[in-house]
Amino acid sequence: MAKLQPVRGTHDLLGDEARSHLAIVEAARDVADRYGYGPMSTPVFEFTDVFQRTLGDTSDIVTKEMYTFEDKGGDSLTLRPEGTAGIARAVISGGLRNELPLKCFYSGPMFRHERPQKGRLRQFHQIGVELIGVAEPTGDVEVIALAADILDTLGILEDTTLELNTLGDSESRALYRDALVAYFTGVADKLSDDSRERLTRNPLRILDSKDKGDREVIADAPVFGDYLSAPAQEFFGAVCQGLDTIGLGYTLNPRLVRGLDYYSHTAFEFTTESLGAQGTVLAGGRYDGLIETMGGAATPGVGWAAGIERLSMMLAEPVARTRPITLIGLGEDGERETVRLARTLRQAGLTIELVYKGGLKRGLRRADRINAAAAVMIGDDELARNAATVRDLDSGEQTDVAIADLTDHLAAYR
RNA sequence: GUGGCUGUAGCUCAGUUGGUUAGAGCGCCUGGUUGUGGUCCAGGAGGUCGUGGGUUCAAAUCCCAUCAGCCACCCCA
Repeated sequence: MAKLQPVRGTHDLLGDEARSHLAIVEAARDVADRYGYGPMSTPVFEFTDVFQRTLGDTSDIVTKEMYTFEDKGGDSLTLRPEGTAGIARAVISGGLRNELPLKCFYSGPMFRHERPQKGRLRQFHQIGVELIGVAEPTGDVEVIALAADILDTLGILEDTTLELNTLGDSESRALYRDALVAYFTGVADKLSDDSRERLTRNPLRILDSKDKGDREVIADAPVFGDYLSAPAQEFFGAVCQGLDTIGLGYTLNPRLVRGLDYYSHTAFEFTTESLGAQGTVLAGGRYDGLIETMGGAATPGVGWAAGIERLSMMLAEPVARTRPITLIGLGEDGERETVRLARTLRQAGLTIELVYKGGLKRGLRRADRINAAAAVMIGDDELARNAATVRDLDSGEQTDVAIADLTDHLAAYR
């Protein structure tokens, strides 16, 4: 702790990076709003139980990635590793069942004690949406469409692939799980160490293994389709059909699995090739069993979350700030006038930068460095005429403008 | 958590087989221009060589540990 450096896997956000994050959140919120998903935020920490009971005792997140600590009262608290559990908790503790369907959009930091890598941090940021109280496949389709529209607004939809799968209902999944365990146990000696471990913890994950030996064994493994109940099949068919209806392309990926236990039925991911090993940019699914697991009345839900850092890395251009107008006051009177004018012009909606010290030359140099569109110069000459010299910094052209007309004149640079 | 690569100025990097005052470009500041930016010219500031230990007459350079970043696995957003 002695060294003055950020904690491993955390990062300071500033400049273009900070601006991009904000822009992503704002763009997403704006689209979500049009879909009727309003803002909601829950605390960054909860009682440990909230996550432990819902994410599943076998998930990596619970077994080794949570930032858990004891507060002064002796309660075990945990920094949220994801957003859904907190919202589900709020539905129960806030009595929100009376207001279903609940449609919410959230954004904020999440914490996981993982080994950092590009696109993988210990404190990272997510945006996400939840649709709670809708059991119909229309809900799944809406939530996926919302995700696609946000990616489209950010200009990165083209760089992603929507992968889709069904995890079925819990009965189907239990049957399939048993079949998988039976099959893989028979060929356990051919499995990788990782996969043998998964056999007891999360057999479905074996299907997603990158190990070459595993791949051969997997090829002959039972397929989920054979175990899917008729209603589960019908549900998934309806989701696919809905996506077809709105013209959203997708790829069926039978090996797409979820790490968190609360998922059922639809699972989807928007993935990309451009981010290296961390190819998942937005992921979600249906979690009909979650709220009941937490002790509430059975309430269906579907949603997704996306990593802002990963989205940000995909943005072609950093989000540029609005080009400002620089005000340069010369001499005591000139400075006083620019201070007064700065406030007036800002209140009129213009982006104004004041030069705090130095003469004309320094002021213009600074204006140039911050990519100002124009410079307004006011010295004794101008004051005597009750005017200002406005210099267009691209063309170098200068105009004499009456101070009273400045707001109108500068509107061209908004 | 496992394995590998890397760590020199704010940024990108150079630094010979260990050898004396550790360099460049960009950026930053000042001046050339008492009221005119970007170009150019001159000058300047800025470095615990990631950190700690060891080997040696001598370490940025070799060894060990540690921290951090990157890559892959794992996992996931």
